Amino acid sequence: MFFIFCPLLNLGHALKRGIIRRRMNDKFLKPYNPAGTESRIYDLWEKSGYFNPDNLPARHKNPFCIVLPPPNATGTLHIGGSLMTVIQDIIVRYKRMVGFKTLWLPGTDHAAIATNAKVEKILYKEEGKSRHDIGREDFVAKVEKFVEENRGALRHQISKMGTSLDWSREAFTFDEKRNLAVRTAFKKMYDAGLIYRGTRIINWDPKGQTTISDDEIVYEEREAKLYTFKYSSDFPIAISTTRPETKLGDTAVAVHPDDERYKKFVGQTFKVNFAGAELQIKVVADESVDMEFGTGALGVTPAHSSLDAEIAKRHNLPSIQVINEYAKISLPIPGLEGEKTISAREKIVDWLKKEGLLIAEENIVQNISTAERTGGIIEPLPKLQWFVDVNKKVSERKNKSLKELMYNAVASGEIKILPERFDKEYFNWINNLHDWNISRQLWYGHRIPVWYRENDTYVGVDKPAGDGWVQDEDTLDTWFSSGLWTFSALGWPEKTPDLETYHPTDILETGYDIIFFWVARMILMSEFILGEIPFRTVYLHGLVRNERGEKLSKSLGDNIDPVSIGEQYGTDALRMALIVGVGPGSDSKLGNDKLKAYKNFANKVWNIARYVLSQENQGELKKELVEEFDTMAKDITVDMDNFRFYLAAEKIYHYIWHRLADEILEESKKDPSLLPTTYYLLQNSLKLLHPFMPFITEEIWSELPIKNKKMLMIENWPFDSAQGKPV
RNA sequence: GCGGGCUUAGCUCAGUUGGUUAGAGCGGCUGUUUUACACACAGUAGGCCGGGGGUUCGAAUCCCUCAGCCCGCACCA
Repeated sequence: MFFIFCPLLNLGHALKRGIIRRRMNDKFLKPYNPAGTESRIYDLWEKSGYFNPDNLPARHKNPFCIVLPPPNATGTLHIGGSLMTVIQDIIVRYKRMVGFKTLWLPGTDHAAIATNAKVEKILYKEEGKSRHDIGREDFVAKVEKFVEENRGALRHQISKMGTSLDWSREAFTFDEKRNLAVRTAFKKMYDAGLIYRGTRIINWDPKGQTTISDDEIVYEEREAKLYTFKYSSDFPIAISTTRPETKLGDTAVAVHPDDERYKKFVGQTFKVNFAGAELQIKVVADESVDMEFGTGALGVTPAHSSLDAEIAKRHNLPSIQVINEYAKISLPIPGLEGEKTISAREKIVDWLKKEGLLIAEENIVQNISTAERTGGIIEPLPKLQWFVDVNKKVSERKNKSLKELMYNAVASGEIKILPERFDKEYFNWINNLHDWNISRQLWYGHRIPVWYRENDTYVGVDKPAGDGWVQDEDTLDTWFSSGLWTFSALGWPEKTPDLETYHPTDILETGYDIIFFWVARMILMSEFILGEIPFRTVYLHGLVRNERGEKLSKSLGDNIDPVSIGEQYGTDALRMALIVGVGPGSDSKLGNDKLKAYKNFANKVWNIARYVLSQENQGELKKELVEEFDTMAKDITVDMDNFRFYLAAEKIYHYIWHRLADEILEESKKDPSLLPTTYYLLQNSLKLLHPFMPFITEEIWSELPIKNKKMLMIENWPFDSAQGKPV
């Protein structure tokens, strides 16, 4: 038997090899076809199970973790989102190859305010109705349906980028577990005295019908008129304002204590009739008044300006609300009640002119506050809301306030922000930080875990026992749940093995535009709730702009769809085009030239493989060429370890094309003794290139004649930076 | 008002801690349709590294200053 089988076996081997070679050559005869390759390769990766760190081979011991900044469930992945996934996938694939037990955890964000706004828009467009027309329950159901549809599409788009995410751990900021995390966090903060309810001047968005935080305000410069006038002919002091309609709620005029012009009036109260409103105006002296501005006297409107509210508090002045939630006059004054602020302003200016009270009218440029999501003009209003106290000292955190905890995490160097210049912006933001308004009058979002019954208030993780408890109507700022993301995604408040293993996470990679919204809030939450940092390094990427350098905006219709670009040029090419030459924090431009260049590069790599694999590959290696490669591999490894992916990508590109292909391969045509070396160099170059161009490298790798071959995605990185030598 | 960034080849941008003749992609020009690749190859032109001053043996790189563009925060009566 043995005697007969042996030659047969050999023949079988030879035949098999011949078949493999012929099949391979067929594939390699045509230019690289990403469309036909990418989904097949992605399936292979998923089936391998290696996206899940639990399935990685034994050498992957030390944990490494990135949580994906969850894209908004409102819509489709935009090009900025794909830049984010590409940078992270590069890091994660590199770390996995190096030998870390690598977890990259995916998720989506319910993005309360954005999703509300989006569905409200759709509802209005399709049915001509507002959310109030259909009611809370129906509206929330509509939003949930919308979100579910979008989440599936998002998952598909994200995986199209080649992302090696562990989908088995996917989380959603508004699923059961995350909702429990939010309620638990709220309760914990409330108990520590960090969350309180109070009436403050808040930013009201009349368009979105909700309060928003200071960070959700976008300032726009607009032309405005500054009016100088007296309330009435018998009032001694003139004041200036751009908003005469708010003056219906004035209760004082504030002057500087050193202002000689007005000293004699300080302490006096005047009764005036201002445009139909009976006002009692007290003259007070306050340091905050700028003597140089306008008349040096400030009409104090405690209900509609936070600065004025502070003055009012110091001088114990009453507050009269003039404007309601619909940005209309709420005072019962004939001719003004129910008027929009702008028309009320015109009427009052007319009245001032008629009465001869208007002293001056000048054009100025003013910063106007608008709501980031809806564009509505912000109306400062007094309202009962929930806040996070950022200045209160927390006993269980060494008597530090949230501000201090946030500040120290970065100032101590425990958290490193890249690029470093964002440190200053971060510190500056903290120094100007006020209490965080976390309640929203939106319907979709985490409901505030507070219940009321008559005069009782209950704050807890679950509804209290007994009848008659009514839950607070408001929902939480979406960034409240986002702030918990690094640990809620890992299973907190449950003490999960994942939480134990992977928190603090290693890198937080996101756009610099949400450093305050999100990065700072995550530090706040993690520092208070867990008493540790949420991540060690923050890597901030910039905006992707179009070829003309303009900011991409969906409304202008020039949004670049990453999936269709991937289909057109290949995802590997898109990844390179997004990453090469783009350092942290700097904006980049994506144009066809760049995409074409890397599509060509993919084809180049393809043809190198085709040529090398058609040649002899057994034999001695040329020592100098191996050493040269090792030097480059070391250089690239140092770049990778120092977050210079943009340089590393360029270096491997340059080596493969202009050194390996143009010089070494050409030389090997004259000197066939180099052929085994070219095979060796190709093999190792594929490893270095894999984090950047995972699809084509894995595809070529699958054709290499290696015994007991592993997938390229878990191959050893060719340089060991810990040992300082080639692997 | 406070803080930050950018200005390098025709275009878009790299240039890591100061160190030989400053790089890439695209574009231009001249060749090559050679059996890995025309999605290619060989070659070539093109830069007082925004202006000025300083430190240094040496500056695109560090310091000062001026100009233009951009961004964040604050003010906004």
